[in-house]
Amino acid sequence: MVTLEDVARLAGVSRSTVSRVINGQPHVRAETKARVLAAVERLGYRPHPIARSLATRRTKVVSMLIPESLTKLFSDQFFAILLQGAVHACNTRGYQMVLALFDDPRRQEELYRQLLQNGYVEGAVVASAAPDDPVIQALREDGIPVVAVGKQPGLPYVDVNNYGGARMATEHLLSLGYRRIATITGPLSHLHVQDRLAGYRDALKAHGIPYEEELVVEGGFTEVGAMAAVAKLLPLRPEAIFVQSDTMAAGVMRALRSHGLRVPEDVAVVGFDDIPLASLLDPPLTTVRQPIRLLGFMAVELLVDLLDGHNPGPRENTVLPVELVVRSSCGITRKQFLEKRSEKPFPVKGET
Amino acid sequence: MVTLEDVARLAGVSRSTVSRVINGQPHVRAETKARVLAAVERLGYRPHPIARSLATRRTKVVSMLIPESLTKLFSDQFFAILLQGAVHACNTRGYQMVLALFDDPRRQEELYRQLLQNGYVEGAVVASAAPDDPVIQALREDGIPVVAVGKQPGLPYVDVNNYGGARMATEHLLSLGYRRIATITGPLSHLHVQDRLAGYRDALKAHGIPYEEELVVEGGFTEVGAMAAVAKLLPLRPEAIFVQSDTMAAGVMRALRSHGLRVPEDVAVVGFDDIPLASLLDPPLTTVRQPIRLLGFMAVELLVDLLDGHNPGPRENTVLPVELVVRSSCGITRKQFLEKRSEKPFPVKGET
DNA sequence: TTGTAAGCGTTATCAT
DNA sequence: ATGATAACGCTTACAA
Repeated sequence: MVTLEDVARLAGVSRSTVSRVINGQPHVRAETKARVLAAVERLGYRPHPIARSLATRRTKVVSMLIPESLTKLFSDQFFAILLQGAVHACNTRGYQMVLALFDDPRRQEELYRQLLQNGYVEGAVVASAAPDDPVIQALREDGIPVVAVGKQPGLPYVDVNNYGGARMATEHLLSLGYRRIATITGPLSHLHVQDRLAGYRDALKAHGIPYEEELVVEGGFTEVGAMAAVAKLLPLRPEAIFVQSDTMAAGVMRALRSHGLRVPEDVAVVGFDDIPLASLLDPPLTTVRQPIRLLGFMAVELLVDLLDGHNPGPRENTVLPVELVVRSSCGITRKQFLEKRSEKPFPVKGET
Repeated sequence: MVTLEDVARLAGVSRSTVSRVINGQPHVRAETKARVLAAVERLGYRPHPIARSLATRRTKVVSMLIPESLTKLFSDQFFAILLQGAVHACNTRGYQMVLALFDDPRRQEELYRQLLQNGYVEGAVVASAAPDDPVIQALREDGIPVVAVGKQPGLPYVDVNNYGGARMATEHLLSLGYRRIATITGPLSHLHVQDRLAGYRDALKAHGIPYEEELVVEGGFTEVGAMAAVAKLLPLRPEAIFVQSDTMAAGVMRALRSHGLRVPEDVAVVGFDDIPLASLLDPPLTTVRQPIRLLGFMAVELLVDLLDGHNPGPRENTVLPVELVVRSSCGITRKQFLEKRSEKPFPVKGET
């Protein structure tokens, strides 16, 4: 391994000087600088990050935390895309991303300490966790720099307009004439689940439709959970279902099919996320598109700003807009939607 | 921050002694050990990994490398599941996993050096790359400890029986009476693509069916690539298509549908992977199941063994078995398959 | 069994 | 503008 020392010797200067040119500090004569650079080049010198870290207490490593409760959802494309955005931001900012899955409930604590206390990791972005998740608690207590994906009280976060998206989805269904609209939610402990539920509820209310508790069922964000939810819902004869994630919507469509029901003729379905899966379903899924990649990207941008001491600004929370993508699972094709919209514009509200 | 020094002082011993008990070395009196442990406990001491790394030249971090050519495929559930297995292995072995996506073609080189030369990363597992991928080249040249997912000449690897799987899939189709069987492949530069193609070809040959070049089309492992492939294939009137990945199979089914063709009545489809998506398609996809999670798990197990100096054994390559999962896109339901099989057992060969 | 001391490769402070 | 020198927190001969 070639060290600062080696370079210094070859360039005929001291270690400190080499360090200065490496770090682009001022106050070094152009000629010396050139000599040092030549030596660096000649020797193929590369700084040793570990040594540097020991001296500076910086590592340029952040982590994406997936709480235990979400680990089983990890094959949902949502996370892959989120990760892609996050890693992309790391790439542009010169950081490395360690992926932490708390997959063993018994080792939560241990894995947490290993990673974050005294670890390589300078800060973390934690993916859509419930506020009472132990990881969130620990993070908040330890005061570790962290930004959440999804609203998180007491933490800086980036989120999407869940309320508006759910409301748009539901109002779209209403505009198509459906009246008996059920919804399948994620775990209610999650704030974004509550927001989406509120959007659904308010849309109904705005149209003078009573809110029926039996029409909202928890699907746990999984395909099988959603299938079970459908089983509960079916006796209630819903005309349409607003499902809080595309993965669950896929489960819903499968369950409906197995009950001999057609989508959208017998039951219309609208999802949430717009992951690639959505357009592959049959019929293609109408859904609320979130900018997932951007969510991941902005989360680490924000985190890195925090770590690098930029952006000490007050407003650290971002809410990204969502958009309704009309395909055919709702009973109207995209083209029809556009036509309908132009002749008799339907107010798609939602606080963007 | 509480350091070794602090603990030493409190316990009334030297730094070295504390270090010894921390690292569980022998030759330390039980009584001293207890005293040190007490001090550690009292002070809440935790070793500083960076400092330790500088001294030992070990970091306990490995990386999962996704070559640039695959980054756009990253939302394929295959990778999420692979990652899950890999991270799980890291968790059990006390390693951290940094996820590296070479998403910017122009910065390939730079990102590579940043990560691997002098970096935190001790070793890497590289996901199904083509042998001529620059990353593979660099890795091999630099002699960095690495294990590949998917056969990789000159590198230790873990792989699945691609040949056998493809052969099983094709023979299954043959056994159902299809004769004109097309195939949609991934990029032919990938070894596992070639293996799967060979399995397809040999199955045909074994049944005396001539191999027609026009019936094999490259789909690039993407949904849209596969849709384009279908467009090319359709004029040739295939009765069935063996598709080299489930994601592509989803694209195939979508394309078929848009051409007014039914699956399996008009064209039968078999996929490869058995990601969760497969069972969500309509009709549910018959496919070749690979143990994806295990693949990821074993890859890092192998890597960590390498790094920790265990397992200096000779045979470092593992080939995992695959299995045909019969659903209904092939034109036969699971139940029918089992019945058929018991009355007139069809030899599902493939070198396991 | 325990302690002393020399690294590991940088950065940072303070002279000069 | 440059150079000594002391950290950074730990491991590891080597000595005692």
